Amino acid sequence: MHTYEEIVQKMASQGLRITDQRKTLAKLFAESPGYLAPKAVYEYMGKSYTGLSFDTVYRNLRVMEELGVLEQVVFEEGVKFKLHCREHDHHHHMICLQCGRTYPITYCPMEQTLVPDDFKVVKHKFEVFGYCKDCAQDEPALGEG
Amino acid sequence: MHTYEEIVQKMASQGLRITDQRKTLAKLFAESPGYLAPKAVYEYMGKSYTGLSFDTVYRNLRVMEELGVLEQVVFEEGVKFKLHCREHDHHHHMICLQCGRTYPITYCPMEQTLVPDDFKVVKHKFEVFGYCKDCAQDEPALGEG
DNA sequence: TTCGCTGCAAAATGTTTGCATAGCC
DNA sequence: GGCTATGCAAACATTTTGCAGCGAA
Repeated sequence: MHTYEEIVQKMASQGLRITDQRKTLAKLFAESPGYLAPKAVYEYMGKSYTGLSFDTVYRNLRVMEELGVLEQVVFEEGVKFKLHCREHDHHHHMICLQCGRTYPITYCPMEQTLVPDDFKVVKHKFEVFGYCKDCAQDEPALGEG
Repeated sequence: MHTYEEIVQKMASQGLRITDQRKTLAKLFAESPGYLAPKAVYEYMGKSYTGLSFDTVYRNLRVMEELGVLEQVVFEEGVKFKLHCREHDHHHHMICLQCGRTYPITYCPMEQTLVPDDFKVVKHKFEVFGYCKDCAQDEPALGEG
């Protein structure tokens, strides 16, 4: 688990300056269990900074992604960010459609998948979407496709 | 397998008018084995139509998607379209990174995935990316990730 | 003091919409 | 001929870039 301090330290060790904004970003992602859209990050940050600009948020998200602090995932609704998985073992995720929280799945379907010899596998994606314990209560019978 | 005729017929049966452009679209997707980006479709269409506009291509792609003729998938590089899978059985895909061609995977990882009782699964995504037989030859040692 | 970070503005990109006209049925 | 589809232009959303000034180290 990345703590606030670890994130700040990682940024500092790479020569980045630790501004108030980046502190807030570090804190936000350290405390957020799931994926955050850039807009959500911007709105959260906006509470603390009046003159905040969207582009700086973008810039910092990208910088943090390049540092390996954050990871970016493309959803149907757009791009989102979360703390980079600390687990080094290959794994997948269950993702809550409500809160964006993720849970690891250790099982990898590639073990069972029959791939023809003439298909050269480069990567794969396995994601399970649904509602986590907390959110399932709020969304009693949400049908979705 | 959707043929050109089936696509045209489906559009006509829904009250859509069969214009030259839509005929060309139907033919393009009937003959294309894999995913096509809107831009690729536009460029292909542009060969035949001088005054072609991007928005009409978009509109028609969306109309065809709403009809169930096409399906839309979000990739990292953006949105792409292909013929809607005719197979009714639940399945997944191997997708060639070069030509976009897809191959069905009948195995579904959800069978093996341990999901906690308190997580309400809504949907899942399983995709294998790589190079198909034809493209693997052209891309001898493409490291990616 | 230095050099990176920020906000502003504008550009680049991808997608959608309104409207008059052309064209399918 | 009626009504839909098209092209044009412009709106819109998202992301990137240039630049002058502020601020962390």
